[in-house]
Amino acid sequence: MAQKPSIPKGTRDFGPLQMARRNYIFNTIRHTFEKFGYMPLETPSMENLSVLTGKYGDEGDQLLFKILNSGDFLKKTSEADYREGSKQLLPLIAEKGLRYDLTVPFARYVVMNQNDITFPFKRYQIQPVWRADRPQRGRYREFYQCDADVIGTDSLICEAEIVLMITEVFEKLNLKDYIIKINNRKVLTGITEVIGAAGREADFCVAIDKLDKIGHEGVFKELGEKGFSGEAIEKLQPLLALQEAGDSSLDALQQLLESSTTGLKGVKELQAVFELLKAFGAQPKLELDLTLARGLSYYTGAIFEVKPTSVQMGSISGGGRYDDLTGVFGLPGMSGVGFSFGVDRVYDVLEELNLFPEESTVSTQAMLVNFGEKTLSEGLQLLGKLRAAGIRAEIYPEEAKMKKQLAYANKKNIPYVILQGEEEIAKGEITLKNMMSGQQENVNIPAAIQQILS
RNA sequence: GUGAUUGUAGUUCAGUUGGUUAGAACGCCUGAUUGUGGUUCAGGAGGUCGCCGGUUCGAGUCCGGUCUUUCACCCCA
Repeated sequence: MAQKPSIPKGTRDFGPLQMARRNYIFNTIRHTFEKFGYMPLETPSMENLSVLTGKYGDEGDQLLFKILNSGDFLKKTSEADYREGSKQLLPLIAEKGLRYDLTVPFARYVVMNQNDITFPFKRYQIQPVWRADRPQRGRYREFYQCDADVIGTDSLICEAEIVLMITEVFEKLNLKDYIIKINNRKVLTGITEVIGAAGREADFCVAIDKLDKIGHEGVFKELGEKGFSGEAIEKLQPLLALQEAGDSSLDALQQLLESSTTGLKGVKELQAVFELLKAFGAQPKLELDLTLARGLSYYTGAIFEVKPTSVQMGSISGGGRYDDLTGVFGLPGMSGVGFSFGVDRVYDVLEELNLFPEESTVSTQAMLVNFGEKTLSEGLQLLGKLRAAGIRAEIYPEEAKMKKQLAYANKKNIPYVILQGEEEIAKGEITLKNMMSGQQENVNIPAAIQQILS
């Protein structure tokens, strides 16, 4: 019974062309990370659920892929557990889950290896993550993140260098239409204090984050629904006005947050990052955005997000500082900061803007036509010589009609085809055919190699 | 998780109020050309109409469920 095969929702296959382009992005990112002193790390696809749950909020826990225990996964359960519902049953039938991001496994790794690690520890990690989200444009259930994090220092140089790395990567990828947005969680905390809604930071962040989508009134309405007083909302007005004034508003922000020590600290940090970037001599596409909040609850300082400006797509990179990520694993007081590229979204943006270079597809440079047994040993000898000269070369594996062999070379975009049949062997030369021009000439082997390499 | 939406050949898509044998383009295969691809010409193969069920004399077409696609919300790279 032949059945049509399929792949799970939100997952994709990547063919040779896509892989060439993805590797082009991966290599660019990896190269930049290494240039800034980050070292590679890989962690398992699956983690114990105890590591993952509770780190991403209730919403996040729902989006975790859980792995059914091997063997008889009902062994530890009773009918009573079943009646209690899925929340009770889950820990009994699933102990592992697929990682949801790379930051939490990194924190776990740091705690487990704290005695062997030299701090500050800078690591990068390029691996897939999984989320049981409903797929949408630019949103997949399996996608790659490219993280760079430094843990064990609260130096703001790290924040500035993150901006530099983002700038460098997109410059190398030739992507110009993007904006790096920066904000600081302490500023957001300060705002809630100033408007008299201290402690309501989470709800505040969710609402303010939607400003560009639902406008002032939408935000006010949502805050009202969540129980913010009319007075608090009223006090928010001058701050939103500041947001519209743009980048030059740091001084004004300082005045508005005068009564909040936390808020002022956030402003100072932001100022420091801008100044460090000036000292680097960098001119990044960086913009203060007071409405930038980001969902992940572990952020405590700077937060970043990168948005493409000419393509409709969610953020293609994001990150921030967390002061106590390793605390839940028993290592408190370890400040870190990091960020991540969403490669799959970067890919979609580059594709839409036609920014992939032609050469990103590496193919065979020369193909030998297979003339059958009589000439095979000469052919294989020649093939070896080509490869020894550093040429990507192949021989058509079967003695097929020349038409078929040439059609194969043509479809694979192989620029040179070499014909070495009995005629050529007798004369001690080969026929080198240029597939672009269609012209061919009889030459000796060194001349052919030189021609192919030129 | 909530509410919509999509599915017909390898691909992109037609398909009339429900009516006989489901079409096109491109791609694929064969030949014109037994040592010459990309052009041209002639011919050919390929479809359980996503899957399961229902209504009907009759379903690609209508209804229900399910899977998948896309979109909005929630949230996020």
